[in-house]
Amino acid sequence: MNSPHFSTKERILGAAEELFARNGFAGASLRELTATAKVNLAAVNYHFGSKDNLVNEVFRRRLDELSAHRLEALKAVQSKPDFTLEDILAAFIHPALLLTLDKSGGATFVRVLARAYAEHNERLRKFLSENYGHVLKEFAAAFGAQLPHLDKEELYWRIDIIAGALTYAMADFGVIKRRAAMSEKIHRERAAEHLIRFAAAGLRAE
Amino acid sequence: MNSPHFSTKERILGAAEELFARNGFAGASLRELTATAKVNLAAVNYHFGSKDNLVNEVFRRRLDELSAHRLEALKAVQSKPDFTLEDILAAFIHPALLLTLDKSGGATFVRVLARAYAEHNERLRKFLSENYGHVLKEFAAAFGAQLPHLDKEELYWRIDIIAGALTYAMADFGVIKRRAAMSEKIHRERAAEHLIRFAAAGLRAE
DNA sequence: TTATGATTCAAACGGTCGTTTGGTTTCCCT
DNA sequence: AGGGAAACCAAACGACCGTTTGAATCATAA
Repeated sequence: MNSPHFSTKERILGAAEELFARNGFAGASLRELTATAKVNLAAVNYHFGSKDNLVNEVFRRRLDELSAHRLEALKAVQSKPDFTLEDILAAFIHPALLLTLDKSGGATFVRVLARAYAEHNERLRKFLSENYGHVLKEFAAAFGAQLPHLDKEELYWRIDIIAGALTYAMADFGVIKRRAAMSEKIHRERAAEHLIRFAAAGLRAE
Repeated sequence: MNSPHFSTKERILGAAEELFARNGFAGASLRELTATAKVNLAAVNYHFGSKDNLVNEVFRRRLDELSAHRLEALKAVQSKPDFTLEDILAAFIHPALLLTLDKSGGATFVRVLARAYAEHNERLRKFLSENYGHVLKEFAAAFGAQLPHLDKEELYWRIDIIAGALTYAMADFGVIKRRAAMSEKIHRERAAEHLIRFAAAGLRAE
């Protein structure tokens, strides 16, 4: 991650992802971060302006791609003659699953995402809402068309819960460590399947 | 919460619960905390020794009762002639549901619990494991008896995921705010029902 | 009333934080 | 080769952190 053939900005982003996942945003100091990335302390402020903005860029690097994949998958689903609620959910969940299986830090980033959910950071939430809120909106519209009995507010709330549960489930938050690295992919896929069934039932409720 | 008829220790614990839920453990400073509790800055170190120990006591105040309720419920289930996996899950989940419906800060505390999961704090995990690990062990034994095909490690891992999902689901982590306070109880009960079904399927898998 | 221990208080301590500065080095283009 | 922008660096700044101190205040029992 900190190999010399990566640029300073890339090394900082990589180290930030690791340390934010491990220690949280407030808990990761720029001194430890820059030491991990093998760059000068001032490099973060030079290249990113501030620590807050570095946090933003850590998200942008991954979420641009994730959002695009989700919207593509949704479009593909909607082009089919008949599609189910489960199909829409899969369009939302599978790209996240793919991200966790990414070789270079995808799983780490999902843990950072889970942090963001837990931290309730107003500034960060605003950034995510402004930059990726439209994805949530598209999916809300798709879900809403399948679930006419739900009003808009109720629908948004449930989608939000699902996004949170997904993030948490993918983030490996827990006390016990898993044993064989081999079956990790299968575990995650199973989790995604369960999640889709669970979320579909939750959305259809009432 | 900070009314003068509460003792200094109780006012500190109340303010700590609120601020830990809102800002995290590292994010809540003793200066803001003691100002909220309307006590002197030094009062935390005088009454609790350190900030770390204050964190412990915030958990102890709620978890002693929650753990007792869970073990009682488990015992009641096991005394029945025939009981299902869902019954055991209900013994684990319903006491947590009751806690969130508690009038004086129960819902706030569950958000603190969710923080603990997200923060991966080693010191705190050790404290929780040492003081409340036996509850998890009891439930693991009960689940294990129903699921002989799972080895111990796999079983612990799944229980851990369930505990995390429960905490997260109960903690109202999400972007969208819920509308009417009236239906909050019903929402939580629904969530608990879904969670039980979801977790039962997850445990039985493979 | 007075002595004693518990509690509260303002103030300060040492340390770490994010950020800024100003000088040095590196890189690239003419 | 030379000049100017970009990148890097050590050092320091002010702010805030958890904790400690020692004196002031309160409560209580002799």
